[in-house]
Amino acid sequence: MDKYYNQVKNSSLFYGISDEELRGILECFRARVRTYDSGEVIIRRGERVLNLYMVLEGCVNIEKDSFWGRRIIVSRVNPNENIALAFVAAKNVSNVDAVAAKKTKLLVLSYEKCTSMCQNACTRHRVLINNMFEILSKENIELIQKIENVSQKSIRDKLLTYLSNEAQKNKSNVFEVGFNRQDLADYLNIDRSAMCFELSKLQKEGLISYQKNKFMLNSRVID
Amino acid sequence: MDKYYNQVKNSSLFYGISDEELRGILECFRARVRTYDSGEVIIRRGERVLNLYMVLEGCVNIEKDSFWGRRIIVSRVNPNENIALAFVAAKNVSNVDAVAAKKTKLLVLSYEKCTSMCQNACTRHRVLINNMFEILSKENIELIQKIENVSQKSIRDKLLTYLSNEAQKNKSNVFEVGFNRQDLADYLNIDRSAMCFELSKLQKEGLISYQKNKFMLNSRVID
DNA sequence: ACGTGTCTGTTGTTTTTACAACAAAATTTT
DNA sequence: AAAATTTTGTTGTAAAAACAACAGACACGT
Repeated sequence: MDKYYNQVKNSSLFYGISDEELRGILECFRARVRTYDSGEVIIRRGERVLNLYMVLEGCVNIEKDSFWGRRIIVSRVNPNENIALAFVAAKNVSNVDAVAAKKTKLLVLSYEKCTSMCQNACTRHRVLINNMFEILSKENIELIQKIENVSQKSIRDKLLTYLSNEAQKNKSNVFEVGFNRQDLADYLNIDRSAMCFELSKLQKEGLISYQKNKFMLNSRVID
Repeated sequence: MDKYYNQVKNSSLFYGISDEELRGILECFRARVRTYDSGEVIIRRGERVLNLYMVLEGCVNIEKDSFWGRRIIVSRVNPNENIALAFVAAKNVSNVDAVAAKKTKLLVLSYEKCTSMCQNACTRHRVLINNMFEILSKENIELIQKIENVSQKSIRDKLLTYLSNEAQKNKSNVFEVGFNRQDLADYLNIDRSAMCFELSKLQKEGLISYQKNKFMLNSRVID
């Protein structure tokens, strides 16, 4: 636990909270670290979400299985980010599954238990709300971004939009993609083999180059 | 303005706020009503969003134009709902255009001006934050829902998923769709004519029936 | 009621995508 | 290091969607 203290302290969720406050919060919310194996389900669709989760190591896919068995990856949650905050905030049943994409460590806080005891009014609670507010609004904007990605009409346009956005996030035209090919295809809602084909076409045309998960965008894509 | 007072008072944004508080807020935030013609742009991509907006009458499309000129409708904002709250909350530049889908009246509040004057600390401001927090988390969940809609693999599945969700929202298998055909197609990211074709196929097969914008889902769809 | 413009539905053709099957490369296990 | 498993890339074919072009229905203003 102490191993992750600084990481936790510097995360968006606990931004601007003093050491003493933070220690109080971690105790009040019964903070603990839990490890999940790759593929293990953290939150299942239909469940109430009672905990706040923050990724310490590894990463988590937010998924939906369509009625016909096809998997949709709604989003990918990386270290220092939170899982299913919206469902906690809205006191809502989860609409999605959260699944560890590899071996993953999470910080878990018993949000509901603590906030119901102090009738939603203690100062610790209020500080968190402010930060959650910020995070939610940013998540909102990210979801809109993702909608733009998957709304492109062709595989080519989806890839170029996605890759441009990643380059922008990384502030560099060379960057690593966190997804493997199948997961990326499920994220962009396209067929994996068709995606691979289009990727190598883009490479042959000189628009991009890549080795494994390391991608490079050539200038004409970025302009 | 007074004409809309009750509507405003009962909206999510002002939920649980007393009459005296509300009158204070409306004054402090320089509330005013503004009318937009169909097609008029309310917020333009790239602009800072400085106001809170609530739809009083009409409705608003949240749109993106793809680089290649194709229009994407990210979401539709109906009466009593708010526009681009996430961008206000995140103090961010807008990522989208907001466009009146028909003649529309909006309540406009100068959010930035008021909150900067009172250094983000007055009580009126804090009450609003709490409500905005609730609204943002629900919007988040809605966006995830929308991602599920557009992530279906076929036009048929997109339509069935969308229509089932609408039926659920309306708590009835008979309901009106707010979109016209072109807008619905832009919302689901499909070609309008192909969508019309699939709709009439679904009707011939007896899964749905419709006249103009009034739809009915037959029981086998809902099961 | 009439013309004008917009919206909706239909059809045929072209383009794109999904799917299946497999080869090559990389990673993990033994 | 060899074997086994997983991941990635390639190709051909079948299915689906986009596109274009048009006809009919509807809405609006005069």
